[in-house]
Amino acid sequence: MAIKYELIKECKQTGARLGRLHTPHGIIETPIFMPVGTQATVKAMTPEELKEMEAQIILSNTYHLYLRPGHDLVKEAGGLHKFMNWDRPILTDSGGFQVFSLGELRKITEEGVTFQSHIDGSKHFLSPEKVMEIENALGADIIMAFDECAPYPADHDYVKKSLERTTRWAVRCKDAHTNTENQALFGIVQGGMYKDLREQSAKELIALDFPGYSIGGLSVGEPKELMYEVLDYTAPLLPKDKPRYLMGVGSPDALIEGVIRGIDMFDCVLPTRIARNGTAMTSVGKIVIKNAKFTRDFSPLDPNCSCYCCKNYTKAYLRHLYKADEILSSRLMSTHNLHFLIDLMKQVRQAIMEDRLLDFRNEFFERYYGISHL
RNA sequence: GCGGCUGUCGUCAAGCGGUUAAGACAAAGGACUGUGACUCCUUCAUACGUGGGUUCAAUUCCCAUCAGCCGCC
Repeated sequence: MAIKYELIKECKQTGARLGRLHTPHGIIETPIFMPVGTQATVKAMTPEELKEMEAQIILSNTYHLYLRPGHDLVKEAGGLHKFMNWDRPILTDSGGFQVFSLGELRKITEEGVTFQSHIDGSKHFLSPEKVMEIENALGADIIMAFDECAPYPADHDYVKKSLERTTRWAVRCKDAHTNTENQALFGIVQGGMYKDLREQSAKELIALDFPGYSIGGLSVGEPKELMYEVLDYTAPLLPKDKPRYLMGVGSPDALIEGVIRGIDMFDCVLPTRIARNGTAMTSVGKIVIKNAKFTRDFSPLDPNCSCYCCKNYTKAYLRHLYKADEILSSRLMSTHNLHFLIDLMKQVRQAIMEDRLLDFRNEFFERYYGISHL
């Protein structure tokens, strides 16, 4: 087996899980936030910088690397770890989400997905077998099954057909995935916002005995309360001895709420994307650095932060960099936001250890959102 | 001093008889959740150098004046 999940303890206040995930490239402490590096790079960050902020695992993307530079080339380079100079664990997403976000450019059939490259318009075909070939070539520690992420809203009938196809694709992925010693294949639970469908999807996938499970099809535009409701009844369906990964979630509140509902892993482009667009997450809430009120603010982004950005630079300087369209703006803001979420999860783990995650949540929400959220 | 050209939002700049006076940049605010994203959205000239005149109507035509630029002495 490529990975092994070790449940250390459950928070007495919330039931949140504290654990360790053993992978071929090291141990990950869970719950964890995974920075996203779609194109074999976490945008604007070097691996050394990611290590300095204590990133333990990063995510990359099958769809993008298949189109460019091509999985054969990555394999020729010695695999994704070597290619991008990252020796810690990597998870690759399957391209299922791109099928969803590509919209007009794709056509889904039982066999797979025909789509046009967003880069040059060329036609391609991805099937579960092809995706496994690509992910095997890339060589990540954890690889995702090829799924369909249903849109929101979607009617019951469509979501049911979609999830059943995702299950059939999961079977095909499992059959096609041979490198089980070095790469753990995760199944993806779908089912939209329907309880019976989430139950059906979870049941079908658990029967296939994957080393880990993720919950997909959330954070696709539905209200947060609805997402929490889906998590409330979906997470408990999953095996306790396997890691649970909520895909695409990264706002501080959703991370905490997810952990409370039993999630172990998260990934999201949010911290790096909003960083590049000038927004920082801080211990006292969001900051839009371009706002005029920061023109002469010579204090750090977050007074309670120990990241490289906060230790060395002021809001006034960061605002200047952003407005001047300087590359360093993206680098420093990304450094901070990633550090912020990684550190948030560290605090969450500590709170679970001490059986006070609910207290931590309430304190955090009050500081970050200025509301009790009780 | 004499010719010529130009004066429209902080900047550049369309419009040349009846327009809600384009657009771009800047500025101000917002969004972003398995990255098609240094992207996207919103707001931003009762005002067209100034004063007269012609006209039903003038940023658009005429005169004067001021300012800038380019020539020539």
